[in-house]
Amino acid sequence: MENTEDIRPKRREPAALDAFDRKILAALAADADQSYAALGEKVGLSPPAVHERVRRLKRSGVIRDVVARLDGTSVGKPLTAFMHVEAAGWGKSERLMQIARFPEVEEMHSVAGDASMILKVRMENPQALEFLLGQIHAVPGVHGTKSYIALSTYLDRPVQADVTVGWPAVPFSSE
Amino acid sequence: MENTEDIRPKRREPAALDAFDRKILAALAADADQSYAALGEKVGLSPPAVHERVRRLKRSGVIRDVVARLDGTSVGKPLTAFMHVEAAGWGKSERLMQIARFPEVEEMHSVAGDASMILKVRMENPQALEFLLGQIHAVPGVHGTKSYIALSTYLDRPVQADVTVGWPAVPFSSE
DNA sequence: GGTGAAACAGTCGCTGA
DNA sequence: TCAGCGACTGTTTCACC
Repeated sequence: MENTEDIRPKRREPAALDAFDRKILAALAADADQSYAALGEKVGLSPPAVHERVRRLKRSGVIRDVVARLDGTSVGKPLTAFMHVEAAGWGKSERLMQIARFPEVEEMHSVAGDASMILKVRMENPQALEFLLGQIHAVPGVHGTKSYIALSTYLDRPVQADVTVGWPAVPFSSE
Repeated sequence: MENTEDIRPKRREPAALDAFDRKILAALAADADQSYAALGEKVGLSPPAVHERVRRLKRSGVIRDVVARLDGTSVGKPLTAFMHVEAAGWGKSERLMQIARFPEVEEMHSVAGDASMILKVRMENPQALEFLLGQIHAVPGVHGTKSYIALSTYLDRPVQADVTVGWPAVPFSSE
């Protein structure tokens, strides 16, 4: 059965989710500004039942957080770019991690492929990009960078909770 | 809460935001599960005043939406990747846009640089990636792809609303 | 933009399946 | 054990200063 000592807010195992959970997750990922009554109607559950499930999903870490997504241009950051960073040996150095402190940096992933790290950045203008590149090149071990400036964004949505029936197809052996 | 129906959901001008607006945006981008009373205390405004501003910010499109961010692993998608697509001429074809219909595809940007399009995808396993690659290569005009599989994600946060004074003045202060 | 009050939704304990 | 019901509590939201 389930382990009930989930005091720690983060749990990164694939959770056991039934069809109700997946419907709730899909609805909240699309719009978190919904009342439990509205959610309940959509998924076929009473408001308190939905509330209890959402509470569980948050506590177990399936729902990481609920956030307002802002329009980059409106907040003065019309320029989005992906930056590939090539570093010696392996990418994760404490020094490189300091780059994450810039509010312009939204994502930072170590990757397999001919780059050590991929960053997603959003900023005001090319000058800000130039400055950030300077900061990154100043990190010991960094060989080079490649920047890809976004011209148009055709899709930008959060993680989708698929509500297909047979899911999850294969790999979970949990309970 | 209520989801205000947007008559024109997209408006992409830089909005005129004062210090209160920026504080509210920063707070909501970090955690949208706050009462207007709590927000008001943080920014120094009464609950109704905050409510009115949030309403305005949503209606004007500064706040695109409010969503629950899900943990990829928990919903059965532990594999994140960035895909660069090289296409003939220019990347945006109706056929390529169909790729966005897969729930695995979360972002899709046309870019400047030696790629036509960058996709952020999240999926169950390498087989799903292989399938998606097949779909993309089947699109007329696509020359090739390069995939970068994320090994670790060190940072993943929404657009930040900078609350520095005099914003947006000089890009950065030194570190 | 602040204040107070009405309307509403979120929350808790209980009952029944 | 878990979903539904109903009462209480807190938040949202409106009219007015």
